[in-house]
Amino acid sequence: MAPTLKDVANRAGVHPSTVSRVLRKQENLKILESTRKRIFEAVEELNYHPDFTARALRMKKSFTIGLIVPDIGNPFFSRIARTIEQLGFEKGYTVIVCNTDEDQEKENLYVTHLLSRGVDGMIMVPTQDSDEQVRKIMHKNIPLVLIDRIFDDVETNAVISNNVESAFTAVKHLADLGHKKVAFLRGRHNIYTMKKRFEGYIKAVKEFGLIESDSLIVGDGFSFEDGYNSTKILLECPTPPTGLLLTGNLITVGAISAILEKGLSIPDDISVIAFADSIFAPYLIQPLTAISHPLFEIGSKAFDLLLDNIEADNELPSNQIVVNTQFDIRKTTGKVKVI
Amino acid sequence: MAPTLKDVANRAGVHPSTVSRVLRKQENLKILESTRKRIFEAVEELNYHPDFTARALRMKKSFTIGLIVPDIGNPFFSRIARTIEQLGFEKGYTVIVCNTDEDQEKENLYVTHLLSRGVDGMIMVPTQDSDEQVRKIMHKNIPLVLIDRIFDDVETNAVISNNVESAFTAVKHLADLGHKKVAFLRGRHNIYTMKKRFEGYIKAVKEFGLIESDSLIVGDGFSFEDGYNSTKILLECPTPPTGLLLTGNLITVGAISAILEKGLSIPDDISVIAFADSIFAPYLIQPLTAISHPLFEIGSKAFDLLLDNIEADNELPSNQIVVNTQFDIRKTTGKVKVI
DNA sequence: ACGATTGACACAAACGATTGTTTGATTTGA
DNA sequence: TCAAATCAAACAATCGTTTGTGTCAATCGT
Repeated sequence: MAPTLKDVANRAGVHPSTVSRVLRKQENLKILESTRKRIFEAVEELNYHPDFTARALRMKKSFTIGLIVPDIGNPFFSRIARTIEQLGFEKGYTVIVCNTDEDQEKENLYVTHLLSRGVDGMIMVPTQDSDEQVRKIMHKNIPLVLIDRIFDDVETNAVISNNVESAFTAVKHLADLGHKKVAFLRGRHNIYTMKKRFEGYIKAVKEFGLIESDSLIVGDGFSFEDGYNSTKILLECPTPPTGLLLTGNLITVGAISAILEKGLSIPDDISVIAFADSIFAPYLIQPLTAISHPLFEIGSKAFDLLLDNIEADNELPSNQIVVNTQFDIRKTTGKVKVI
Repeated sequence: MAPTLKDVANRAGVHPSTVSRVLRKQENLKILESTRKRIFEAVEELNYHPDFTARALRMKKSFTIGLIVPDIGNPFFSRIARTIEQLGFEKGYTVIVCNTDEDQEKENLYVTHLLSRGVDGMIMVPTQDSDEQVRKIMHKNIPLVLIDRIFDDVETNAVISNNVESAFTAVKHLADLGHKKVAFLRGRHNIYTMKKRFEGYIKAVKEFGLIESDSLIVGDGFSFEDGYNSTKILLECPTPPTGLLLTGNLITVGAISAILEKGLSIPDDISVIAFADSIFAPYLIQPLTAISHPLFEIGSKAFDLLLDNIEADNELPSNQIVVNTQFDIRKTTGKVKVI
């Protein structure tokens, strides 16, 4: 078995509490240099490492944070996760990753589970079918930072993007190219991000006199199939849209797949702008005109916010940070074809 | 504060140990239906949830597994991680994710840290500068499963791919198309995966009479820059290769970037085959001819293997599972140009 | 009818750390 | 010189569970 504090203490001929204090290097602690040395030697010889579980139980601090995301297989989330893990490790925190798959039920399970595990804080991208879990966490007074999605009626720490402007800029770009009929392929419609992007979309549609129609607002999910099916429906219209605004990584791949399958060309037949964060985005069939997120910035701001709250015992006023997306005009958008 | 077993016991008028036994639903345990009911009521009313930390300390079992990968931002690893997390949760295990960034020093830190945290098992993609950590884990008798990379001289559980055949098939495909000069862009050269892929490459080179030259073996890292720089070097040769075998996601993006920057066309000027697992791969500038991994299968086999070992107290003989890659001929490979 | 069995639970000792409080020994101050 | 102050380290409680062992009553067997 692994050596314990007691083993070290025995070997050094002192009491375990003394070993503990020496190892935790408390300030103005009076210990003879000789015993201190004996203790370090014993630690070395036994190759002692403290037991985090015991420490966590006693200190009521686990040095663990929970990260709840819809799907860590999605590059958007995985790259944020990477940053959080990295920064966390530097500060002595370990991160537990959870995938909700956009399922509220799973989110509930994960939250109670993480609470049981005594995490010191949580960073989450909520499913948003309900704000119950977020309230629960806040009620237990454990630090929480939301990413990308927030609730209108509950004040939390968060790192979000400038969704309205991003979508507006994208549609403006299409309008500038002469497009009149631009579709909005949204992910799950009750999600904050989607509401905001839709807000930007509709604002641009009105401002630039584009065609406004419910039939141009399609989709209600983030998967490949959602993108694929929505696009198929759009393309089967008598007069299909000439521009598409895609709101997620998988949706984008699905949409492109449907377009190519139909034998259409991008951007000659149809222009496409996507919210896409894959490193492959610049090298797609046509380099993708895309809105991308500052993923490192999102991850690191979220972590810093969380750490500040953990260290301040969650007494800080809540803070919402907005980061700006980047818009890269590449080759999937072009002038609308004159018929 | 959160209610404890003692609180529940008091409310139900029984001893904590009784509550514990009832909740853990031990078999052939004699408890009056009436007290059982009182206990459940108390649990309900207090909204009691067990403390995992305390349980872990007492039981010496944390229901936690460690997952060490080079970079969870890389789709190959993130999708495997997703599967492992999902299956883990179904079985009551939580996963701690760690990114080594291919840095042996970080790997060392993570391993000792996870050991301190008392994980019940570990799944890792080792950095392979040293087998020290793997030996250490095995010596402590904690279950371990390697993914993708194994050591020649230490027997472990593992899930690996048929690297030799995969690379051989790829090069054969190029040879069939008339290519004589095929370069091998490898990741870190001392990695198992790379050695095996190289083995397949060189076997095909010899078997099909391709040009054999050290100058065609380039690169020693997995990053975008590695792929980019290696490709630049290759393209600046007097007679550059007409075929490229790319051995990683980021390498691939880097290579494509360099090729396009040079104004060359794929596959007219140069053919490309990649080990690539991005969902975007089929939709690249030219749909990418690629070797992809069965990521779900890898993740789930690794998890199952680990779980079996955890449940059998690590007494099982070690087991190495080989999975098969998939080879999709798309549009980045073509007949060699006749000059 | 009386010891032996069993049923239903309580007791108490861990697990491995942290930390407030004591304890002796030594030094200090007047 | 003797009480007071300081040092260096030991003591013991505690965190919230789990689990081997007691205990006391009711039931059983003969």
